[in-house]
Amino acid sequence: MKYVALVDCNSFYCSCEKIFRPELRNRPVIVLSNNDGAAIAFTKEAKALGLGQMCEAFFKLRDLVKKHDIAVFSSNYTLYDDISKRVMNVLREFSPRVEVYSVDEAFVEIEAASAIDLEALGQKMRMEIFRKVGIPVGVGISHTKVLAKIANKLSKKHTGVCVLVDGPQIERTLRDFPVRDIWGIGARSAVKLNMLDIKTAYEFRVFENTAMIQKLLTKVGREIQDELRGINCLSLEAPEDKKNTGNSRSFGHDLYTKRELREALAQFASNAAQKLRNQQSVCFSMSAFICTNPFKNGPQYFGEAGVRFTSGTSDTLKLIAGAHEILEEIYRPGLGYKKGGVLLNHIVPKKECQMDLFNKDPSDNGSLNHVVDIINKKFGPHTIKSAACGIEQEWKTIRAHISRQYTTEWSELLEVEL
DNA sequence: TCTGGGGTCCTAGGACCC
DNA sequence: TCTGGGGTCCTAGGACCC
Repeated sequence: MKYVALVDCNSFYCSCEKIFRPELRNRPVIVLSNNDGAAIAFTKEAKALGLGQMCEAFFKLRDLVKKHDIAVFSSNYTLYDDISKRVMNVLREFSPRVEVYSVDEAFVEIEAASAIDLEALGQKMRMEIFRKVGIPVGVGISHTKVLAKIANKLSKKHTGVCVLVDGPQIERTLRDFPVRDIWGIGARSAVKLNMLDIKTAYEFRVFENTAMIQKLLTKVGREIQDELRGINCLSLEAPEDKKNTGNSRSFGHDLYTKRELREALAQFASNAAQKLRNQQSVCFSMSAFICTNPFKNGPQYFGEAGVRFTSGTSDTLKLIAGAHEILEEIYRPGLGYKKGGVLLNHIVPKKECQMDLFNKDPSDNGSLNHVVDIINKKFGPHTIKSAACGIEQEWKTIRAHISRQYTTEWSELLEVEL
């Protein structure tokens, strides 16, 4: 029999930090968003203090942090990405069919003869990941992705593994499972279902009027209902190239001048261009935005516009020029800007890219970008970049509590004294 | 002082084609 | 008297995810 497991890392960002700081065991730990603005990850010790219900503004937590000696980290995505890859590699030892769903979770297709085997397999996954990478995970196993998600949630309350297969056990579990907690059912859909008097996963599963579900929740909702019934609608997916990509950030402080915004947007465009080249794609249009701080009183502004390219491009310089062109259009003087970003759209693989009829050899700085990529790969990101991005970058994100690049930077390896 | 960033999918409706 | 039918493509907006 084929089953699907959902493996999910516990408090992933916090767990990554704890690998290299064993003294933090049993201490509350939180990780902050970009700009140290809000807390976004919490260990169970931090949750026990009442944290973690949602994103929480860090400045509101300062007293609590002091009082309970909470360890605080700025987010270190380079580290988390690397640890994530290691976890996924361990999972691939269990099955060739692994779908990396996000940085901290993956679906794994597995085969087993009985539920007892499944339980043992789940435990083995947990042990191996902890032994090889040092990250604690929960494993939920069932017939479909949606059921595996539910099993995974329950696993955290049990032994770290929850197997949910046919029989009265599924029914009992679904009766206690709120419809809002089902994967794919958000706040809006939950309200609609509640109006039909559907409050639990079980009630959703046995609700007979599927046409009504289709109408209210579209195809998405109908497939979730089928998955609850054990019918596979959502198969494991192979990784695909991004159809949209971008880069945006909150600034360390409000920006007023066009000069600073030009720098920031140039950097965002560079980062996005890099992502595009990493997947060997080009884009045919881009957009950019700048906005004021919605949490502040005073006039609010959200400016956004786009440009198109006659031929596909992944050229950093061309994209920077595009971002600057957009900025001219959307910039309004006198405002304090808190955030900005660049988005790339109409992305296609480079080799499928339609040539420009009137420009047979589009100058895309192909070899220049290639060389820049090689240098930055070898000597570290931002070793070489367009001067348009600025040198000091005073607008940059605040990261006051950043940990080291323990696993990706030679100069930041952990030192061990013997 | 101070509130994240990066994605996906679906649908309705408009524009356009022959 | 009286003005088609069938289709594609694109976009904006909504909803959801981690």
